[in-house]
Amino acid sequence: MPEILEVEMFRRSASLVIGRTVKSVTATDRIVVPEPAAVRMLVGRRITDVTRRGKMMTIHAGPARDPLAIDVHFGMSGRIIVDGSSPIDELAYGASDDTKWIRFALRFASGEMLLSDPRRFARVQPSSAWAGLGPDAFEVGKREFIDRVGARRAPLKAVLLDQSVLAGLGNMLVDEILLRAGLDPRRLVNTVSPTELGNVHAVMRRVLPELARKGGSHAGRLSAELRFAGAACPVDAHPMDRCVVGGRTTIFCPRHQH
DNA sequence: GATGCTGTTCTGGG
DNA sequence: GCCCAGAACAGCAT
Repeated sequence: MPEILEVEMFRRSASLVIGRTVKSVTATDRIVVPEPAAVRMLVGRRITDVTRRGKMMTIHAGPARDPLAIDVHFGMSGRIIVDGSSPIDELAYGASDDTKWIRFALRFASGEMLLSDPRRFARVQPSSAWAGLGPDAFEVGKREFIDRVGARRAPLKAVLLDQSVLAGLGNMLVDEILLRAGLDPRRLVNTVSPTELGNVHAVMRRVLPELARKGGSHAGRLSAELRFAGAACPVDAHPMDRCVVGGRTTIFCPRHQH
C-alpha cells in the first residue's frame, strides 16, 4: 500500500525518536528481518536521523565514529507506529491494530517504534545506501527526469514504476499522473517526446504535494471507487478502460489519454 | 471458494 | 542486454 507519500508520513513519525537511545530491539520474524543480529546492533546507540528515498526509509544511529544505518521498506501492508500512534490508521489490504502483526520494534527508555505488517512483505535490514534506487520523485529535476525516463523503451507506465529509474511512484500515483498528463500508459516511452515527458514531470511535481496535503495516494481524482472499467473519467466523463501494464492493473481514459 | 491487491524479486523466454 | 509475463511472498476483503 505505501507509496512515496505514505512513506514520507512514516518518516515524519519515525523522526520523533531522533535523539533517543535504543534500549532493546525485537526482531523475531526472519522474513521481515532476515539478519536480526545485524539489526540488534542498534541496541545502545542513539538515533541520529531518519531519511527517505522513494519508498525506502533509513534509520541512522550513532556514534559518529561508528555509525549504523538500517533500511526499512514497507512492502504492501507495512506501517509504522510511534509512541502508540500511526500517521495512517487504516490501510487498504489489511492492517488492524492487532499486536500479532508487529514484526519489528525499537524500544527506548521512553516510548517505542513499531513496524506492523500483516502480509510480511516489509523488510528491515542493514542499509545498502540506496544502491539501485533512482532519484527521489520529490527531488528529481526536469532535465534528469527526461533523460532517465526517455532512455528506456518499455511502456511509459512500466518505466515510471521502475524504482531504479525514479524512486517513489507506485501503481496508484502513476495512473493518477498519466490521467492528468493525458498520456496513454501503454505508449512505448521512446515514442513519447521530451516535451511530453517534461509535462509528465510538471504534473508529478504538482500532484505529489497536492495529494500529500489531501492525505495520500488514494486521494487523487482517480479514487478507488473509479478504478474499474466503465467508470466515468474524472476529466471528461468518458467510460474508462482497464488493462494490465507492467504487470499492474491500469485504469485509463481512452478518449483523452494518448 | 475464487479472485485481486497502493510492492519487490526472481525465473524463463523472446 | 532489454523487456515481459508469471510466480512467489502472505493475509484480508469482496
